[in-house]
Amino acid sequence: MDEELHERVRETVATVPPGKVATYGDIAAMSGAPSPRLVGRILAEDGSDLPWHRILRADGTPAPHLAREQLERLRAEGVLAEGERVNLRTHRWQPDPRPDAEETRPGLFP
DNA sequence: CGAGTGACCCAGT
DNA sequence: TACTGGGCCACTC
Repeated sequence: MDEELHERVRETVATVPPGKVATYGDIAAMSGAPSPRLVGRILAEDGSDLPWHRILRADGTPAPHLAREQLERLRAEGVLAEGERVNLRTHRWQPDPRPDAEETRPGLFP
């Protein structure tokens, strides 16, 4: 049943901790969804009970019609955005953060 | 069964 | 960094 997948996607989204964010692609990969588009569709249909505001596009910008609400909610959790864009390098949630990661290497880390 | 649509993503320019 | 084109999946008409 795809109800299972639907459920798993919701689970994954609910797993993202406050103050952190994830991309649609990440959620898709983690939940096993075939495509990020499906994640967006699921949230659109039934995301009211989930921390949907912690889900952003791959470049750190939220969907246009949600931008205002979303950025406001994130700000309340301590996630500051530069304009319409959130700095994923600092706020992206990684279930398994490796110390070796080159991603957050540069001394730019607050 | 084809065309349009959408809370998307990536590589190229 | 911003724009473009192609690919992607599910749903509707």
